[in-house]
Amino acid sequence: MRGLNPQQREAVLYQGQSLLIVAGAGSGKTRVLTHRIAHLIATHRAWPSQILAITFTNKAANEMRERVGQLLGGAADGMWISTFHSACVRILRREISELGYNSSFTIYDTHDSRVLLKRLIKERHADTDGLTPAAAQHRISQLKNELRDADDLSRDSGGRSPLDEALIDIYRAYDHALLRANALDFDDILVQTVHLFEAFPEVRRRYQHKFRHVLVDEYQDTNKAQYELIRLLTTSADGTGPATAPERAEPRILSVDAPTLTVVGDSDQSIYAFRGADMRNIVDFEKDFPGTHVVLLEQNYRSTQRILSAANAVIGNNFDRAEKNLWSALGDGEKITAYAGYTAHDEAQFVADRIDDLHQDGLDYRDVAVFYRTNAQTRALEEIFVRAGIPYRLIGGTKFYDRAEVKDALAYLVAIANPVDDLSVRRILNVPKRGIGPTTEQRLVMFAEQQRLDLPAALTRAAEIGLGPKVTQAMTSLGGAIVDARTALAEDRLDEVVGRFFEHIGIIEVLRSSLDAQDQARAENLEEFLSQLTDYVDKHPDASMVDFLTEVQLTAAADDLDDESGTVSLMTLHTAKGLEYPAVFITGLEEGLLPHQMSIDEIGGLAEERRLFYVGITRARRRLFLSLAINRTVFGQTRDQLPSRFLDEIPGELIEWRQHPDEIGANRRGISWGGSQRAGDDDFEADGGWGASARSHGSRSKRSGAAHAWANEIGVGSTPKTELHLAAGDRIRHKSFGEGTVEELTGKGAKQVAAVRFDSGQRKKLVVALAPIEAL
DNA sequence: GGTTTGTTAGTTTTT
DNA sequence: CTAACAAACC
Repeated sequence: MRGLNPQQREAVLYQGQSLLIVAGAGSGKTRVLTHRIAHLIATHRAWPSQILAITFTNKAANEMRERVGQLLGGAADGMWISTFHSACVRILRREISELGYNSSFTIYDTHDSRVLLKRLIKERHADTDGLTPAAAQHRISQLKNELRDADDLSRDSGGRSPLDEALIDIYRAYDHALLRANALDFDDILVQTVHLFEAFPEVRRRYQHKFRHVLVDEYQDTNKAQYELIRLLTTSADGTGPATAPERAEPRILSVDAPTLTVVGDSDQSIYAFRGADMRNIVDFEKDFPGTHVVLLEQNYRSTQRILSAANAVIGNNFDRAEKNLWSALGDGEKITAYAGYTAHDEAQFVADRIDDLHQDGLDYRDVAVFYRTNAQTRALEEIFVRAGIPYRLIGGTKFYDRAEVKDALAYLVAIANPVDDLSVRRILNVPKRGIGPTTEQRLVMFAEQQRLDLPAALTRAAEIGLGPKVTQAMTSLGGAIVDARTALAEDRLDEVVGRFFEHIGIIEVLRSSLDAQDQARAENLEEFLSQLTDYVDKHPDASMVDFLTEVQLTAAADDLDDESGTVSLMTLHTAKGLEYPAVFITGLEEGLLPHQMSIDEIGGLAEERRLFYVGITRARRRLFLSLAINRTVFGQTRDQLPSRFLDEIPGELIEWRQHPDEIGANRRGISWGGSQRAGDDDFEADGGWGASARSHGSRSKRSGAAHAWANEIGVGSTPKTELHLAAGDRIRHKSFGEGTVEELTGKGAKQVAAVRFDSGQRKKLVVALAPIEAL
């Protein structure tokens, strides 16, 4: 209990049935949770295996496990500390046969499920109704998060448009296809677990009996399905707990035997409404679980007072929220530094310069983070950071496992582990190219249906389809390889089987011998994939192929954050949740970006954007930097940007402007700068008319002033070299690659690209106008 | 069936 | 601007 304040101590010690910890940003909630778990175990109120703790990311889960382990001196094994999704998959792998799936089910990510939907829509010609795959996916995901399936929808009476009908149809077909493929999408992982507990009370009772204490972090970002899951786990299954969900207003009586429930959250940090998160879960918690004890944590141990004051001022503009004031004992700290740049590159240069300063003053690169609203904003930052020599890492964005070639590799593993997953098998039919086009694929699928075979089995009998000898041979061989690999899994190490398998089908070899420079990188990615697999098997000798796939598919962007790397971290504001850094940059503080254009017309959208900004601000411990660009290239063309309305919400005396938007002729929204606060009424702000109507001529004159900034951009300012006229067969010398022969020339003028085979054996594609090459 | 070229549509945030 | 798609060509 040492080092805990009275409120924290109270939260750790409370012994009743349900506890709500309202924890402001930086108030030590992780500390409280870990101590509470450790205390439960240390006082023999629970065995480690009786603890279920839900966190938002796998990384948070690992951290928590480690910290509890430290407190207890290592007796933490057997605790379930994981995300909702991981915990549910773990349960489903054991129990899902009750629901008609097989325990080696595969998990579809958003991309997979979109491909499936696209196919279904096409087959049904539902696109004529104006149903796009993306829209259908979004709607279905929303519905699943609300625990509504296609049958529920069709039971609804009342007028339905043709579009609604089409959606119901597609939704039903989609779920059916998933079941047939023995696959679950992200939402199903939660939904099917809820189904399991509802339909099989004895299973539910078993897990209730197992978990005596349930703890949920980031409770403000739970959705309906997650809420229902918690309810099913923590309220009595016998008698009072009906199989169907009662109306949410109905009070829930916790029987003495029910597990205890602890939730931690902060409604000001709810930023996942777009994913179905429902703040009512935390707001109504006391109603839902009567007798709840509430603890408020308001002292912030993370940030300086100036940073907190800014955060408080911003979030204070959200009406309809519980008053809460964070305070800090860490002193005022320094002012917030702000900068308005001419362009995104200018802005990035400011960020780079300040990081340089900080580094000079002894701050480690790893202690710096740069946040942005959209992933598209990374480009300028990356370009400038490379030039400035600042080591950085992108957290999130396109993940390693999202790359096409890696997804191919994964699809192969799925084909081996779960052969009924048509989507995955079809993905790899012709990778690498083996002459199986759409027509052949169709014939194969029909053959498989007739013979009631899964696709790999059908491949082994391709001779019966009556295709040409070449294709038939290729198909039989592929099918045989998949079946053999499955058999080999029983005997040999997973990574060895996969390694041999890849060698056999030549997937890496084909890329290696390709002329396309990108293919070399792809081959390297596949080799990296194999070495990650080997690492995994070394770490988990008993793990199956399915275990590996699960881990890969549930691993989020924020999970592979490695604090030891000594680099600046770049990430979206969403990814930043739950993290903290001594120095934080929030970039792109412009109307249309933060708040994002898409959110401005949405109900509650502006309030959520404000919370997102609030989350960003409160990640900072000592230094906070805010920046924007008054000219930003979006959509391929340059646009004038207005400073974000959120900047107005920070009291002027907290900010020191290095370059004020007014100095460089930024457009204004027709209100005074840094002056009196506007009433933070969403409806009032949401008219958004200022942006368009106040668009003035101010920006034109600044073009000349911007010239300096432009010179900062990559490429501009470097002297164009004399034009090179090359032809295939010409010999050239490259500054770093040495001498080589031009093999091929494509494009013309400034965009001409030469494919060069260097004497070292390397092949490269080079932009003739830019590459440091000379003719020999 | 494979490859290249041209066209078009779409870009918020993510377990 | 890019990625995904379709059409035209080999």
